Amino acid sequence: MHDLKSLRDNPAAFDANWARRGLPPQTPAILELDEKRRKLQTELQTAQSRRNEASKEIGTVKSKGGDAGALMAEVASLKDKMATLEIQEKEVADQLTDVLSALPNMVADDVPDGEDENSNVEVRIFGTPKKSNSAVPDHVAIGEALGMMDFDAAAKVAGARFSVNKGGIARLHRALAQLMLDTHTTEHGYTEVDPPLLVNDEVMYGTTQLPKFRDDQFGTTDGRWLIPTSEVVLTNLVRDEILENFEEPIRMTAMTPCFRKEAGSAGRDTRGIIRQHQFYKVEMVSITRPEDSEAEHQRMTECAENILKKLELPFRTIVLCSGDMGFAARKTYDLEVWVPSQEKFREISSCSNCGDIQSRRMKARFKRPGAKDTEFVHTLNGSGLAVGRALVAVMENYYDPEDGGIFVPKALLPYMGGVTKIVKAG
RNA sequence: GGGCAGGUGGCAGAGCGGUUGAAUGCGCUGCUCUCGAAAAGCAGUAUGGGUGCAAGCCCAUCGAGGGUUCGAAUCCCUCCCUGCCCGCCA
Repeated sequence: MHDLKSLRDNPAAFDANWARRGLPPQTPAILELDEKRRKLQTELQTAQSRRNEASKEIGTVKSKGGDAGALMAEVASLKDKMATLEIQEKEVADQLTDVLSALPNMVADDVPDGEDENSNVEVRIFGTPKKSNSAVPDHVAIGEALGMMDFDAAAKVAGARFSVNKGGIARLHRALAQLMLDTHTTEHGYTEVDPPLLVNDEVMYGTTQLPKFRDDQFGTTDGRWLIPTSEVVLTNLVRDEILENFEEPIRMTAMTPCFRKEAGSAGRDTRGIIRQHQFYKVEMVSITRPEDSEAEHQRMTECAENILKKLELPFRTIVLCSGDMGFAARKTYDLEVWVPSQEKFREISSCSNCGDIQSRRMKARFKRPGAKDTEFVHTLNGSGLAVGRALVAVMENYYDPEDGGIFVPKALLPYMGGVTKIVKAG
């Protein structure tokens, strides 16, 4: 949702910003609806006011035993008028809401312009991608050779875009999640949360999955949704709140499965576990005051980077251009890890500052000491990290061509129960 | 799943058809008193929206959505949620 008041004051700025995402001017239609709505509302409120007044008079007259017939007739005619106005007002208001909730967030000033991923800008790079004389097998080949990844079994029980990991690889996956959670909670100041994985419509609307991205979501037969990321739940924990004494950012992290239909991704990344209907992700969410969100965004991105540094995986950080950013984001940093089999950097984390677009939808506010009015908080979210993709990166970057095994990264040793290398059983 | 009891302001808790956006208490803010503090007294203290230069005025909101009525926090219907008991089950 967008701030109608400031849109009224400066429609040109809104259109100019949306143009950076390639959208045609939106404000003429919005302002027309807005004006129409306010006119109807004022008219309706005038009628309601008179109705309230007349009803009070009727009460007074009746209590004195007088005849309130004329007043009652007046109210009766007002009611007809009000019923019509109410319907019209609701219709226009709904249209306005539909238009506004389908429009993406304002792009931050320092985001580079561009149409697609080709205009994204590398901010920094860590480590050196391993050069190999012979091609490194991909994680599927490695996992299947070890007998620890079984995609046929996954297809049998669930279908395409699912996986079955076993033994050392399953443990490696769990160890990665453990490292991430422990790092965020003990070193980065995040509070661990164990949230519901099924949520209602309002929550999905709050973080902008609804109404626009309904087709990407798995719904349940009783009207709930499987979360596509724990950002949805964590962020909505402050919905409908007015925070008092709110100074320091609220920081939360969670490790949850995520469910996505990948409706628009047919044919992309069909091999392996890069893109599946179900995957685990450690998420970071921060709630801040408006003036703190920029710094928090940098901080959060560094928290995600720290995990890759601990794992000693080569990666780069890029800032997404205006045309490549997600719907809710004002600004987004992606972390891309080196995937040797593809000889490419692939996205493993996305950290976004969503400004107040989610908080407006969620009615998540705070009040400054002594202030009369409430303000909307800012919300940020970032993957810290996608566990499945981290597994791919570890498998391929720590692959030992000598025996087809996988060395365990130093940072994961505490979680592997003495195992230093994953090798084929027996 | 069955039965019972409930959902009111930051909290507790009245109200059960009319002037109640809502008594009272607690909390919080300001003032008075005091050398200061406490106590006491006085005043204020919801959210969203419309309108206006402003002061202000107006509308909506007592879990949500419908309905009855001139008028609903109060009556009726549906749904949601909470507590307790029974049943079932990781």
